[in-house]
Amino acid sequence: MVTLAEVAKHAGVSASTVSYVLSGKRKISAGTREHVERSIQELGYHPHAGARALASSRSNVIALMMPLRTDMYVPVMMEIAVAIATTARTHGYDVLLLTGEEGAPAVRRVTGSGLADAVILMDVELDDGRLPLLRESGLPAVLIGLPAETAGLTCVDLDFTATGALCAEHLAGLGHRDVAVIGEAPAVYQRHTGFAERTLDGLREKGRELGLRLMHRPCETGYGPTMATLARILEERPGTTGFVVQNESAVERLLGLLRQQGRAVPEDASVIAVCPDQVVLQASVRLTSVSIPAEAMGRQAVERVVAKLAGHDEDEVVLLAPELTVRASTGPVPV
Amino acid sequence: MVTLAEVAKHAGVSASTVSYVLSGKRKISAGTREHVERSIQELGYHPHAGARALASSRSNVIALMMPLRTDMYVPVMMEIAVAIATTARTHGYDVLLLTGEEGAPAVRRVTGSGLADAVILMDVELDDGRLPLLRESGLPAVLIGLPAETAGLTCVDLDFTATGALCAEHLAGLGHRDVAVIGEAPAVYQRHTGFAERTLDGLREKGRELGLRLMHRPCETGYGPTMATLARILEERPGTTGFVVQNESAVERLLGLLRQQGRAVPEDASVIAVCPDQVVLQASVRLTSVSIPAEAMGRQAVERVVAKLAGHDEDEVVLLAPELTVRASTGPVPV
DNA sequence: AGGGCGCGTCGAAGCGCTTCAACGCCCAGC
DNA sequence: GCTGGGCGTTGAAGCGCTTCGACGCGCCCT
Repeated sequence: MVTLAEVAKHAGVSASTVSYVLSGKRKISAGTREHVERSIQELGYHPHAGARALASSRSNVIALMMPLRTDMYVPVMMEIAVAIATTARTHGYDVLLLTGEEGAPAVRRVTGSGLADAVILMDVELDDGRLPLLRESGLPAVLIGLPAETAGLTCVDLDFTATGALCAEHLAGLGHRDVAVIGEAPAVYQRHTGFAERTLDGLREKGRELGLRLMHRPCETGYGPTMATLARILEERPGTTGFVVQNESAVERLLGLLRQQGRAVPEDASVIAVCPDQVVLQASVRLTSVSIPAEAMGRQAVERVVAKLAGHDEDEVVLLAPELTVRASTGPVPV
Repeated sequence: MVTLAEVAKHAGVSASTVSYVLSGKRKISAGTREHVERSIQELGYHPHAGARALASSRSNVIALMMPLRTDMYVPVMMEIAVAIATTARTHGYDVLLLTGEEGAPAVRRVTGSGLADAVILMDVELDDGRLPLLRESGLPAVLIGLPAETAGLTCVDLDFTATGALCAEHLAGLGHRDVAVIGEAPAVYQRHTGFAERTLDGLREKGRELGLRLMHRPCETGYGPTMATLARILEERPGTTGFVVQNESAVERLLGLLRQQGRAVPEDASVIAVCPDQVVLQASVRLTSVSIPAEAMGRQAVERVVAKLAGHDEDEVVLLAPELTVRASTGPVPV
C-alpha cells in the first residue's frame, strides 16, 4: 500500500504539502502541485479512508436507510437509491447501505462510529420511530417522505397533496363528476406512510371545491384481490367516469377491466395514474399521469445533506411540484 | 464522542483490555469483562470505524456494485441487494453502495483507499470490463452472474443452464413438442449478460435430446413491441403449445393474448415462467415457474466473501440448483 | 538599503484504535 | 520455602492522515 509519506518522499516535499495538494486547503505553487500530482499518478496512491476519517473526523460517507420490504414500489426505491449514489459521488461522498430492519439503532451505530457523516432515510412513516433519535442527536439527516411533525427536520418529497389536487382539477375540467380513487394496498394506509393519505387529502379538498363525487378504495396487490376490488368499484358506482390510480399493480388491471366491459379509454372513461414514468411506458394505453420524480428526489436529498454538512443549516421541507402529463387516457366526460 | 480511553478509565482498566474485550482476541476474566461491558453501556461507547480500520487495516465493509440501469429486473436486483445488506450485517459487515457507472476505477478507488475489504459485483457480463482489474488485484471479490472465463474468480448464480433443461423436461414430459421461448429484451442478449444465453443453451440441449421443436424470440419491453413480438410468434407457429417466458413484463401479456385467442391455460397451452416469485404472485394465473432465488444468491455471495476474508480462499463457482414449481399454468398437451 | 509582509512550505502533534512484547501475580510442584 | 509457568493485564508503538503554528524566502515599500 502506498502512503502519503511515500508520495511526499517521491515528490521531494513534506507530507503536509501532499496533504494540502490533495485537499486544496492551502495554496500550493503550480510547480510543486504538478510534481506531487505526478508522483501520485506514478505510485498509484489512494489516501486511506480510515486514516482520513480519523484525522479529520469526516468520513465522506452518507448512510442510506432503505426499507427492508421488497414488495412495494420497488422501482421507485431503486431509482431513488441509484440517484442518491450517483449524486453523492459527484459531491465526493460514498453511500453506505442500511436496511430499515435495524431501525434507529443502526443510525446510532453508523454515525456513532463515524462510519457516516449523515443519513438519508427513505420510506418515512407519519410517526416514524426513528425520528426522536434523529432529532435529539442533531445528526445531519434528510428524510424522503413527510412525517407528521417536521419541526427540526429536513424532508424531501413529491407534493402529494398538490398531486391529488392536480388530478381533481384535470378530471373536473374535463367534466367528470364521479371519480373513483384506486389507492395503495391497505397496508400502506395502516403503516401511515403519509404520501397515500396526502394524495387523498388533495383530491378530496379540490374535489369538494369543484363538486366531484369521490369514492376511495385501497387496493390489495396480487391479481385476485385487485380484480375483486376493481370489480366491486365498477359495480357499486357504474356511473363513475374518472379514475385516479395510485397503485402500480392496479393500473393495467383497471384498463383491462374497462376494456372487457366495453368501455373505451378515453372516450368512455378517463384514467390518471400517479406512478413512475416506467409504469407509463409499460402500460397498454398512453397513460395520462403524474409522475413520481424518483431521480429528482434522490438528487435533492443528497444536495440537502451536502448543504447541511457544509454548514448551511436550514431545516426545510422541499416539496417537489407535481407535473401532470396529459397523454391518451383522459378525455372529456361522455355525453 | 466517547473514546476507548474514556471507557478504560471509567472501568478502571487499560485501553488494551477494553480493546480485547471488544475483539475477544485474548482471554479476559469474567469480572473484568463485565466491568468493561457495563462502562461501554453507560457511556454509550461506539468504536470509531476509521481508527479501527487504520489500526487493523480492516474496514469491515463490503462494497456492492449495482448496475446503474433501472429498467430491467429491478425487483431481483433489489431483493439481492437487501439480502446482501442483511446477511452482511449478521457477519459484522456493512455494505457500501457503488453504481456500475464508475466501473473498474470505482473498485480500485474503494479498495485502494481501504474503504472496503471486498467487493460483490452484480450484473456481470460475459466479458466484463471489470474482471481483468479484479483478477490482477487479487482483491477478495464475488460475482453475481457468470462471466465467460471464471478462472480465479468466485461466482454465485442460479444454474440457468439447468433451468432451461428443467423447463424443457417438464414440457416434454407433458407431451409438448412445439415450444416457444419468450426471451429477455434484445439488449440483454447484446450485452451478453450470460444468464439469458445459458437458459437458452439448456433449453436447446435438453430440447434436442427430447425432440422438442424450439423457437426463440427476444422480447422488447414496453407494451407495443411486446404485443407485436408475441402476436408474431403465435402467428408464425400456431401449433405451439408450450411457452417458456423469461421476461418479467411479457408474462401477463402472453397470458392475456392466449385468453383473447380463446386458448385456455393450461388446457390448450402451457406456460412456464422463469421469474422471481413476486411476479408469480402478481400473475392472473397460478403460474408454473422456476423461481429466481434472489435472496439465496445475495446470501451466498456474502457468505463466500466472508469466507474469503477469513482466509478460506477457495475460488469456486456456486451454481444454485433451480427449482421448478408446478402450479396451474402447465398441463398435458391438448389431444 | 533595511524592515516588514505574505506566500509557500514544513514539522510535529494527535486523531482512536490494535497488537505485541512484557510484566506481575498466584498457584502448583519439589 | 522457593521457583517456574500460566493467566490476565498493561504500556507503548504505530497505523496514515490532517492541521496548526512556525519558518524562510523574496518582494515591495519607504
